[in-house]
Amino acid sequence: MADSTPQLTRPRKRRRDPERTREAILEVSAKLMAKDGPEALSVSQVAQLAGVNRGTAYHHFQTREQLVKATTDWVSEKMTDAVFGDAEQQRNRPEVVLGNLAHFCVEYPEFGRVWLVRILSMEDRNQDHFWRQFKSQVDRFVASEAAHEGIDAEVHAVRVLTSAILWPVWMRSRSATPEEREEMASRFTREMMRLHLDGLFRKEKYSDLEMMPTHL
Amino acid sequence: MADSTPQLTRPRKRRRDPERTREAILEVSAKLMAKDGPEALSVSQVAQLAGVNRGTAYHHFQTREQLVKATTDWVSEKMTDAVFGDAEQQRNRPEVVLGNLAHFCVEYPEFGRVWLVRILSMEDRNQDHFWRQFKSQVDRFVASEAAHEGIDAEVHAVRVLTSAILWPVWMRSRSATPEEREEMASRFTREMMRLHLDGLFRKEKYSDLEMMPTHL
DNA sequence: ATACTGTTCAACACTGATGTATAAAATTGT
DNA sequence: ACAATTTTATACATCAGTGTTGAACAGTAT
Repeated sequence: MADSTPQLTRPRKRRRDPERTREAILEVSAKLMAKDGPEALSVSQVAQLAGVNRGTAYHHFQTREQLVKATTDWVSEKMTDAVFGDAEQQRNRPEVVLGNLAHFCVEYPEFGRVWLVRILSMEDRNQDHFWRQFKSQVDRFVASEAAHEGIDAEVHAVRVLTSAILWPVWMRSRSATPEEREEMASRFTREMMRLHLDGLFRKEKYSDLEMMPTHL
Repeated sequence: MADSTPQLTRPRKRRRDPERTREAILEVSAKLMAKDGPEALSVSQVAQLAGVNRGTAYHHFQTREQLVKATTDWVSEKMTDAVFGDAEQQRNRPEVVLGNLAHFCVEYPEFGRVWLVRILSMEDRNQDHFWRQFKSQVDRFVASEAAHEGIDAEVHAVRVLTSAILWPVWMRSRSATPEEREEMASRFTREMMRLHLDGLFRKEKYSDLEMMPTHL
């Protein structure tokens, strides 16, 4: 039985370009990892969808595990650049970071999802560049006088990240037009800012809130 | 080469109990699906960890795909019961639902995660029982006079669900003591209620909020 | 021209999983 | 005591993936 790998997607010959090949592989890898999780990733499938020979994939990444690692690292880098890449002085503005994050995740929902799965399964999360940046940004905000007192920074960080990353997945932004994606990002940031400014409850109409569930 | 399945976990003989066996398989299946995703689930591994023969697993679930489906259905049911199972009249209280949800997810983080992965990949989400209940609860709240005007119900629902489900995963509640888990649930609901009541910003100290990022 | 690098192709040994089948044991209900 | 059901134990055919190797081919640079 021949080792086919039948070159479905790119019959047309193309210029040699190792970096591009590498990126093409990584991109497909990220997409598949986002869909089925890192454990389900197969080099064969990646090669096929990327339109390269399986041998080529093994040439760039020695083993399946290394491909997984390379993909997650690559994604984390891209994400950090996109969210914190702009001018240093902007970093303290939470609404800018939120906007960047929402924008990035809507544009590249697979990357956000890969990052999320990775960070959830990491032993030491401080190893991750993006998380360190994000966390310190949140800590700075919580400690500032712009924030209410008593905010639980970790809950806050997890809440913002999970919802920003999964909102585009929920909305299937991948199969939307640029305009629709714009609207998705906009809806998200608008509602988050609204929430952060006013909360949900009209307190005057919802006064009996001391009655909290017993198990809390 | 022998088909081993070497019975690692349960050398001790036990009473026959088909329902229990079925549940044991489903439980392990859910745990593995939460860790590695449904695509990576293997019947062999499930059988091994559940301490039953592979044949038994195939006796209860004809194929791998059916096991995956049975697991997700089972999880969705359990979740609905846990969150909306109490008295009907309580349903309108958002803080009760939030408390139930937080509690359930901290106690059974795998179940929440399985449900989340499933719902994200479903074509028609209204097929899912839990989602229908949750969404209608949110819609009712948003339409009530207890809520601020202009809340985006879908963003709100996705935000609450994703963070409630992934917070315990983040905190690794699975390997915590009951007291620690209690504290995790408590931290989450406390912060969420605080957020829902007051928001994040002290508006008087953060007045220049009209300066939103351009791409929003 | 030549050497180098990236890429393709085919073959191979190996592992681990799926799904099927069948006989035998163990437990339960009647 | 008997029948039905559940569970175990094996075996087998099949498939898909991994990781390796060696030879060939195609652009690129010197």
